[in-house]
Amino acid sequence: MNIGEAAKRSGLTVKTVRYYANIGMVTPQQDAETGYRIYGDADVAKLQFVGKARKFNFSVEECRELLGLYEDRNRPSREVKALTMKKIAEIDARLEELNSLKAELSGLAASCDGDHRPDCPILNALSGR
Amino acid sequence: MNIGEAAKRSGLTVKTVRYYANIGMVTPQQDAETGYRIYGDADVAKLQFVGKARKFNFSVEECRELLGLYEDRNRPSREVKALTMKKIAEIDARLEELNSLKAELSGLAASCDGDHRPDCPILNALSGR
DNA sequence: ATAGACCTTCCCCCAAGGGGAAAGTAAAGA
DNA sequence: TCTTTACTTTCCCCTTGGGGGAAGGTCTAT
Repeated sequence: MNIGEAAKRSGLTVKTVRYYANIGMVTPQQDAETGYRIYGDADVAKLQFVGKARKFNFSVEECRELLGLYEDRNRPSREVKALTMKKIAEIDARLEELNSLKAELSGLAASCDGDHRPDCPILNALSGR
Repeated sequence: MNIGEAAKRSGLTVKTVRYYANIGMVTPQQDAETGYRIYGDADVAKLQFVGKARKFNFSVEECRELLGLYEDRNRPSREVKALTMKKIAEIDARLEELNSLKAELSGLAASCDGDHRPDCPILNALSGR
């Protein structure tokens, strides 16, 4: 099938599918005459796999790694789990960051009247007073 | 003072300070002969202001807006508070996203033995089985 | 005079594609 | 068969917020 059909079946955009071909992540066959990319069912499966992994916040490079593990029928599940735990740890770190950020901003917002008057504790805080 | 000193006092890198000058956010005077940028105390204060706002997750464009409000001695505090609340809402949305992501990943990780055997529920989930 | 520490502009780089131009190809209707 | 339309290709610039580094000018101290 052509790239458009592969994109539709995998739920990705044509641009994205082409990008994955360019970076060597999902490399379809190519028609020597026309240059058209030719996708098979296995390629579509890989595209779907990568699409889901991306939604799980894995970077493109991590997807490449996961794809390698996915295709290696003998890899220990330990390796996949390790990658997943690392990703969870990253998410945790980001959650903490955002939570403390939110707390600070909420504190500032609560102290600001938010009316027509110019006095504003938020700006005061930002300007170091 | 020169850009190096302004960077040191504001806690930013020289690259960053130059970048802010280029995009017209904090525009110092400039020596006509040498081209050296000349920063005053007010410029340093603005740089510090922007640096803090950036740490609070405000985008460069939002910083520009905040800086405008900061310099307008008659703006109502309402405007500043609105920007802050919007930022808090954004953080909330991101928090929710990350939390549900974490829940899904944790579920997958928990179901994976993570041993030497190749069977892996994480990969199974990613491949849609 | 010359070394070393500054400063300038200029250009390429990151992630993960998006937008769109110019040109070739395929499929379907008149 | 011709033409229109849909699809595909490569190519290049754009995004955020700067970082890295080259080539060259300036300033200060010895």
